[in-house]
Amino acid sequence: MARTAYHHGDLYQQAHEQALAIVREQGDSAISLRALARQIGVSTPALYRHYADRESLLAELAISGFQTLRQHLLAVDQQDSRSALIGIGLAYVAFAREEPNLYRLMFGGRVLPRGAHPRLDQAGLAAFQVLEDTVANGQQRGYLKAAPLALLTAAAWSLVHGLSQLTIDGHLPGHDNEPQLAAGITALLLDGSIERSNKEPTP
Amino acid sequence: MARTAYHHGDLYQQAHEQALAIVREQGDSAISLRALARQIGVSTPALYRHYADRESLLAELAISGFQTLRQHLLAVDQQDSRSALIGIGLAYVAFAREEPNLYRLMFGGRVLPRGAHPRLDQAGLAAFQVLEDTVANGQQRGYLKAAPLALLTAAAWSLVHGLSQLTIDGHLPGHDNEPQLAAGITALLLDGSIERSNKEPTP
DNA sequence: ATGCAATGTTAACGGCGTTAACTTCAGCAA
DNA sequence: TTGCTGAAGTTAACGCCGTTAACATTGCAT
Repeated sequence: MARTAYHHGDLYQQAHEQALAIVREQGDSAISLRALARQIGVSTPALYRHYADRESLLAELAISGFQTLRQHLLAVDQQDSRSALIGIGLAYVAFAREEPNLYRLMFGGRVLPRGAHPRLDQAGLAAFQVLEDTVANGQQRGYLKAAPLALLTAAAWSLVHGLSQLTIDGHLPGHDNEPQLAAGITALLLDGSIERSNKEPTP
Repeated sequence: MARTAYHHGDLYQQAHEQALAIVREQGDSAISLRALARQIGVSTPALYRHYADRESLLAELAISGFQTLRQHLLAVDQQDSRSALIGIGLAYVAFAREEPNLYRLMFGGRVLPRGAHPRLDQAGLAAFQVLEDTVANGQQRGYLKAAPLALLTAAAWSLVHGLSQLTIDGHLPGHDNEPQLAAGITALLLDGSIERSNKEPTP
């Protein structure tokens, strides 16, 4: 479709890009369809030709976020199991720190009830899958315990997700040397927190 | 102040209670000052005599939430270090599951930028303190490693917070037997995830 | 060339948070 | 007792917002 004065021709893309920029800079609550249309130079209802409503637009942005996160996780070196697991954790938290507003949109839960946007669920699952694959890999190599995969994966994901959330919301005081904290925490999950000179590991 | 037809006399309390009920049932995005005032039977600007704006009202609700969470955590039996730590984790996740909407308000980060409401920050810290005390206790009893307290505490909090968030947002498939999952994950953080017949614990 | 479907437009509805300006009333000082 | 004051309520209004209905333009396939 060519671009005339009337038919914009690239509205979906432009709306997506500019909305993404706003979310990244100011958070999803700053997204207003009227302001967005104004900024693009188009009437507000025109946006409804491409997005069912405000939430659907936000869902698309969240999908972008999950895809980016997945790429970051895929880039982690998988040679050594231990460094792969720690590396995934670091990459995960680093993404959240680089894109806090996008991360909040992706995991806010407030805006997007699960199940309402299947493609969003799928994108989240795809990112999660990278983590699960890494855990499964570590298990197959005999590095990780033979505990249920779902349990190990849930633990890993909970840890990095919780740390990300607490970090970007400023709940953890003195978060200056962040990567070190993330690495230390991940190591704790691997090695355990109990003092082994006093207690035996659970059988 | 007595209650006449004009002066309501109990508006602050009523607004707090009814708003809390709405948040618990429908989430904070369902809070509208106009609707709330209508429901109470008062004009909208009357609310502004007691709350600076919508966000301040939400902040008060979040404070309530943190206080409740703190009470739940304080009720955990502290006799045995291990069961105290696991118990705290279970209580934490249980609270999130019982009050998902309130929990999202407390930790959403979207609504309430840290530092804007000092009393809210303080309430969050007080809840966090219970967890930190439990960890410190476990350390003093020699049950936990002598790692930096901040590190151990951050790990514990990240884990339970992440699990809570993922659980209430439905990111973890097959979350039927939830307490079991939470207990298993907490145990993983205590005992470690690596297979010790193959690898030595990190020195 | 024509008709259709996609993609725009304007106009309007009802809701929202917030503020300004005014009113009522409880409690206290003279 | 009277009169004042300040807290706590009121109405009216501003400017946003998401969304829908009804209509206009246009590219493309027939």
